[in-house]
Amino acid sequence: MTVKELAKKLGVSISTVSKALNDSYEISEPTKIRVRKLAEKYNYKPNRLAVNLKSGKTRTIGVILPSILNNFFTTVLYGIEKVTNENNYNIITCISNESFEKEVTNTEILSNGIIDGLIVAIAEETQIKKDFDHFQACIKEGHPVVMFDRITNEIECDKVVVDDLNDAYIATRHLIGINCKKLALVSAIDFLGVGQLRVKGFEKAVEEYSGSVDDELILRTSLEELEARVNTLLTRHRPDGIFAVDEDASLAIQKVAKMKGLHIPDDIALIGYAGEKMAENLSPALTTVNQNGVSIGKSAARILIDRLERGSEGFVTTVINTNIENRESTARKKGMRVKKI
Amino acid sequence: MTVKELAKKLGVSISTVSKALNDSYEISEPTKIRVRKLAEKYNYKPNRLAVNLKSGKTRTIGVILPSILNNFFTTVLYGIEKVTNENNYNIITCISNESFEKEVTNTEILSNGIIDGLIVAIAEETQIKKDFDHFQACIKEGHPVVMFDRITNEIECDKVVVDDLNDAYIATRHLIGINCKKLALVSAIDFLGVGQLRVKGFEKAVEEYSGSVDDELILRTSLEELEARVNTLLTRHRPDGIFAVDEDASLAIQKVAKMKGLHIPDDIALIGYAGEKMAENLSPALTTVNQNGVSIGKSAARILIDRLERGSEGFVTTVINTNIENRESTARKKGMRVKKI
DNA sequence: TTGAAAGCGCTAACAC
DNA sequence: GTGTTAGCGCTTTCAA
Repeated sequence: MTVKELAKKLGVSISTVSKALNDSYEISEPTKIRVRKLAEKYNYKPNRLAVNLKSGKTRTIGVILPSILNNFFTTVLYGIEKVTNENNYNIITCISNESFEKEVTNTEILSNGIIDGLIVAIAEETQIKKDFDHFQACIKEGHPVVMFDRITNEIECDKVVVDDLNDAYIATRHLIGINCKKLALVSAIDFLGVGQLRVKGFEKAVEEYSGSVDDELILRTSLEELEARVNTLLTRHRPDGIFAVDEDASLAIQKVAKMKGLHIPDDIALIGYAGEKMAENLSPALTTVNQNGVSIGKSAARILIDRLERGSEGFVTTVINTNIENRESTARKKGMRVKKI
Repeated sequence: MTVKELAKKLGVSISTVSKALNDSYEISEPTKIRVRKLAEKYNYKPNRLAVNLKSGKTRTIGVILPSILNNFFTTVLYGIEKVTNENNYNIITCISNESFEKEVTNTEILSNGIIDGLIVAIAEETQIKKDFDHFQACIKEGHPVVMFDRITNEIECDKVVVDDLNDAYIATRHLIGINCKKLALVSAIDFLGVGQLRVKGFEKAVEEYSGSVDDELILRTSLEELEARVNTLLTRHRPDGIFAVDEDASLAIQKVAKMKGLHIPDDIALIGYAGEKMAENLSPALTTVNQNGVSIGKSAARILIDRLERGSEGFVTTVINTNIENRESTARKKGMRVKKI
């Protein structure tokens, strides 16, 4: 069913139909009713493509995620979807799979008429490569970009982040607060900006506390070597408080500690990043830095839609609040003393 | 940059440019080169919307998921994305959030020119309501639909499922095989077709084993009452083998058992549905029915693309193999005897 | 080998 | 109040 066919059936012109359906003041009430009735009858829905082509807008927002098998990004996506949906936007989701190549392709395809704007967390490979031309091109073509979590300072655009350095600082202070003396950090994401920031926050807290930082207690590793190296760390240095910078690290530490008969939190207190559902159901339940992915997503979507509709001037970087979810992995018995090493 | 502008700059006609870019045999090599060079220079990319409007195809597949905060659907989405990406299709993802209303809106919006076909798992509310007209309309408009997991027999289309009844049967047999005598089932998804099938499979196995089924040992509950009712179940009936039909049920059982000091697997063996990462990291690690979401997604996408490109005749229902991932929650010590009740 | 023109489905400025 | 027409960016038939 098209406007044309409708017009033919009604014996009126195409534009009359179009205007009637769009409730134009130019059309008489009786005609409007006649038109609407027939449209209803044939379940007419305007072809979005044509509307978009005509208007130059698509009411569609592109979302490029590095991974979908990752609780954090899924949660952000949920937030994005919530807000876009409320505002009558659609989202078109692409997965870069941490690949530069795919990110570029996705950005190019999307920006060629399909989307009004883009929400993106930069792929791992791109962050290493430091090549952001595709985003610049997208912006130049008139499609605003909002970056979240994995951002770069090389592109001027709106950004939504958490204060990773400060969060890590607070998390580490949390460990100090429960009487941890020998603090370690484990990271399986040191190639990411956010990973590096978290290390910095950790170092800051440790520096403040003990006057110096022992590099031996900072473990940066690949996923493949993660468990083995955590094992070495626990064996050789036996920290009594660990900050895990990503979910895999958190899980590996719990696993290895269990294998080695080390008790969490009494022998080792643990605070880490992880999906909330996962954290709650581990035993011991994991104290986490809750990144509030839903808020990040909602915020990113709101900012983009605002810019799309009101064309705000000047770019903003929004910092989303995080909080520490206190669970068993840092719940030391009161007055407890750390096991002698 | 448009064909028009390119044509102007080159002093040739629009159609020449279009043909040159599409490598038409009608155009001379020198002209092609000239055109391509300029296109390259201005980084020309054809407007997708216009191409789509013209061709009537969009190379975009709509995906409607009931939820994104659900490991299973995310995993399926991953599989879909993988295949669509390999075949140069885009996906546009919508979340119905288990709402009939939203599912209808999403389907309508998508089917109005934006997509070539649709992959969908039916929302909870829709399954209860049994109103599937929107899918029928979508198909009638020429957009094939592939359903997965949450399907209905009322719509003729391709389907991708697992054999829930049989899986549940096998899972229950697994419990029987490790010497469980008093079998219970917990479901927080009894409003879903898949949930009901799993109950049937359980009943079949129990019936075979003991000649009758005790309804008291089949717990169908809402999420809100889940923990409380699991508690009652364990207190009143003390089953020694439980089949959990969804992740929430699995987690609740572990939690309550822990609270009550019941040992898994020695006091109660547990087999359930859950995300693999979650299952691995629980303690005890959870034996699961692995639904192989990635395969489901891949299969659904392949079937849809096939139909789109080759227009296959007759609808198929593909059954994806599942397997039981044996973990600690059913790993009873050999020769162990069930604790007296 | 190249170009003019129609048309995908829609909207809107401008006539009537 | 209604209709004519141009045009969004592209492809493609047909004519030159």
